[in-house]
Amino acid sequence: MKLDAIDTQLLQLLQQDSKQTNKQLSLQLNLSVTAVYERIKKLEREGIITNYVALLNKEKVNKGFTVFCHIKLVQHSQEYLTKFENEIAQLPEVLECFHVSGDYDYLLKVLVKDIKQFRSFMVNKLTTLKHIGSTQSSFSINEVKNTTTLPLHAVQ
Amino acid sequence: MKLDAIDTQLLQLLQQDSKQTNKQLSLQLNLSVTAVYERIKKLEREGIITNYVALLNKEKVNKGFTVFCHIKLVQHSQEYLTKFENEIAQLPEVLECFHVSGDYDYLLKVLVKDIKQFRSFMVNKLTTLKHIGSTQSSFSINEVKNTTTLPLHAVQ
DNA sequence: AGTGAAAGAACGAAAAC
DNA sequence: GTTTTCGTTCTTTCACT
Repeated sequence: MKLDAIDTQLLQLLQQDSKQTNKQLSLQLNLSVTAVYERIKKLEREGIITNYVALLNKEKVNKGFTVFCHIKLVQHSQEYLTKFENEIAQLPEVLECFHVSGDYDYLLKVLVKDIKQFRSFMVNKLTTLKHIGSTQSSFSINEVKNTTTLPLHAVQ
Repeated sequence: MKLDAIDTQLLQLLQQDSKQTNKQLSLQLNLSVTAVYERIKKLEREGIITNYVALLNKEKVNKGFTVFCHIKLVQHSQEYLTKFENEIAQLPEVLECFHVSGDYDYLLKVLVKDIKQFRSFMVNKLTTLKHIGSTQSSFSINEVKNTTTLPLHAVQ
């Protein structure tokens, strides 16, 4: 689907605040409420907007400790990879898991309360997974930027 | 603020789908609509819910190529760090940036269309920043898991 | 593609229990 | 905590350009 300048602007607005009413959006976009409504419905139908979510303050729900885990597997057969991936996806502490190029196979973003809970996560969950070769963890010292807003300039 | 079991369940529901009506939420929580309304307002007032956003399909807006950049600075004075952090935060391609422990100083998550656009990002934006020592980039081969839902079990 | 009008649904606040 | 009520606002559909 081809997105025009208005779609792009609309997506930008919804990525920042999805609780705006169609009326508020219509004023910012210089469109009628119905036109905004139809564009949003189309973006949802096309699967460009996948869902609407509430974002929470990590610290206030006791998940203020972010750890990045680099993981190497002992073997790289299809079977090992998919088994590992299925098990990792089950763990609620793991918010992100990417199979990546480079020295390590996987990069995980793990959220826990503190270093004590991280130790517990490592010992009881991560290292109990089979096929793990080595892991290397980096702790977040400072969160400089963390957004869900995709850059939408020059979308073709 | 102390979260009870109902708050936790409510947050879990809103993290998955924030477009549910209070009526729908009330049925799942076995509460009245008013009680749901009051709880949500309180969670917003307390800053536990920070905002509501639309999530997009990366591929469909031409940002399907995820790269993780590990960055080392040449110096680590307060001045260098804050300058670098301010400049990085301006770049729309950088969705996440964490100052981390370990071999590298910063870990960035960068979203672009393809490797060609990544090269352009590197050459024109990242390496033009002063104070950068070395960078090492890993490309995402497969996205195993990527959620914004914080784990809320055993919140104290 | 766009608009305005109108019905139906949900919100938001207040009442009383 | 609950239900009920009521005015307001938003969503959604429809007829039309």
